[in-house]
Amino acid sequence: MGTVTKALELLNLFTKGRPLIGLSDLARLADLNKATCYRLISELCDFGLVEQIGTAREYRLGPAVLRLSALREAQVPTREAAMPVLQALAQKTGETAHLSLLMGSELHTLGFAYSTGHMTRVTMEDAEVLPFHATSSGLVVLAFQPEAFRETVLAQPIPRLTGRTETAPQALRARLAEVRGQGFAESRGAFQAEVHSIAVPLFDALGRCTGAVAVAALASRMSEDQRRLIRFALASAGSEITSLWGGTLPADIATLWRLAA
Amino acid sequence: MGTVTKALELLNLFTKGRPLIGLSDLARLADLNKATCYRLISELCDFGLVEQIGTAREYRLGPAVLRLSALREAQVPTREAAMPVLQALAQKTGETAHLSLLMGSELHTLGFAYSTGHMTRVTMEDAEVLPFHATSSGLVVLAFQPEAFRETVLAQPIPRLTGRTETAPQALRARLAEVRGQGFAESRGAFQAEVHSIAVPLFDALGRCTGAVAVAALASRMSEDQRRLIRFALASAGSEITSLWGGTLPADIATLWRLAA
DNA sequence: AACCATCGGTTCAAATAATAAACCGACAAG
DNA sequence: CTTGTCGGTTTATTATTTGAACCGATGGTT
Repeated sequence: MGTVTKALELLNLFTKGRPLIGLSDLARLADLNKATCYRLISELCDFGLVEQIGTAREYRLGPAVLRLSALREAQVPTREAAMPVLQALAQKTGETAHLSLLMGSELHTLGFAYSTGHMTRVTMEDAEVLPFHATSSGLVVLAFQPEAFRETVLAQPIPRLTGRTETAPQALRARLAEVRGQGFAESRGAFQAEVHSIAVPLFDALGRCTGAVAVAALASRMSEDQRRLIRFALASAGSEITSLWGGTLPADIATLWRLAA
Repeated sequence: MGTVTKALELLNLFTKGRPLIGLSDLARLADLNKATCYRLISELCDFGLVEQIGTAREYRLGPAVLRLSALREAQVPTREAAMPVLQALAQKTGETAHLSLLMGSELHTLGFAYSTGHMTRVTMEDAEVLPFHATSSGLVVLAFQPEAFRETVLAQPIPRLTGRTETAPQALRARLAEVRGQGFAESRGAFQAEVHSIAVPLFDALGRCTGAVAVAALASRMSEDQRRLIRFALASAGSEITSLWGGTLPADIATLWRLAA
């Protein structure tokens, strides 16, 4: 593994739940020698991707990420373009809408929007990792990846997250084939027990699936009528975001979505 | 220089004006061997910090920067916290307000707000580099850096950008001392000929100056009254942002700003 | 106070990973 | 058909990275 990759993996150790990390912890978490870790994190620090704060000298993500993000959004307004669609989707369905993007080999939440319609709602966090096998977004993105990628994911440990999580690779393969045939995916409490969600895939200019948009609702509110409404709204949001991104919807998906409507 | 730093410097080559770069260009710009450059950019690509697009296989900043930025803002809402203050500042002064942050050894624009008061305005770009010697933000940030940093900057080539750009290191040193004595800095057409601007420093929790907030106006509108108004609004915005960031205003600055008001 | 563990950071010989130059096939212009 | 460029690959050589031991500082325990 290259030195650069090792350094970048240090960045992945910073999460919502663990925003500050000391040098020794960092070395342990990354399974690196302390000296190595120190050199790497120092270089990240010099660049501003991480910064060191306080008396405990802990590290956290630095301001340079903001600058890079501003540049990226100026060129490719991925998040900015999708957010209004997401908000409209949340409003139309009365539930929580969220957007996720495939980054490397992980699916990350990039943004979400709440509805003002109900007192209870599914809450989300930005920048969290979504498991491929247990979320509607994960399933739908995985379903539309090249087979090699699918098998790599299925070859990894598949944790049971709730009583309704499917963990058998063979069953998941069948599930993914079904998703490809439908043009959307559904999760019924496989990630969090009370949450049902439906997701549709998003595509880039080369027709590759690079993310998903989903609606997550409390299980108790997910009637058959509501399901239909959500699927319809999702199909429309999915084509809109794909088009805003300059992507192209594969012809078969467009057909599937038209039929569903 | 470490391998990681070399890789990260590749990221700095992507700018507003040059968002897409091919492998050979990248190697030339970074002054790296093509093979070296390929390895480095590939690792950045694998991580998602950079992505490769189109038929020409050019590279651009990738989606991972969005995720990191979302994490950072969740922990330290630098930009998000400052933007409302910036908007109020633009409204109050009738001119363009902007925020810049010291990242590594460069000062970058992090955000800006326009006033709706005039038909003409100073326009800004996100994520652009501000020269230390020719902008009010640059001068004020440089003035409050440790001497070693100041001298490093002054030792570098100092380009003349307009007819009114001061380029003599000795004169700049005197200018910086004056800025320290005033608690704010002013640029009269030293960056762009028709633009006058005034800036105040921002401080972190350890009392280090990490950025600046500035108001940029067309020279023709910069009367003595307007100057006073802007200085007053800036002092208030400066303390507000510093405090929102959890920073502490050095006592002497607080005094200077009180006197000016 | 003495002890012990841990912290962030440093040192230096030994091991490993990065590098430069040459090369590849593909493409485009002349 | 030559010439130059592109993105990408290969290889022996070289320089960087690495690991273990070591610092002084800090803070809790006996």
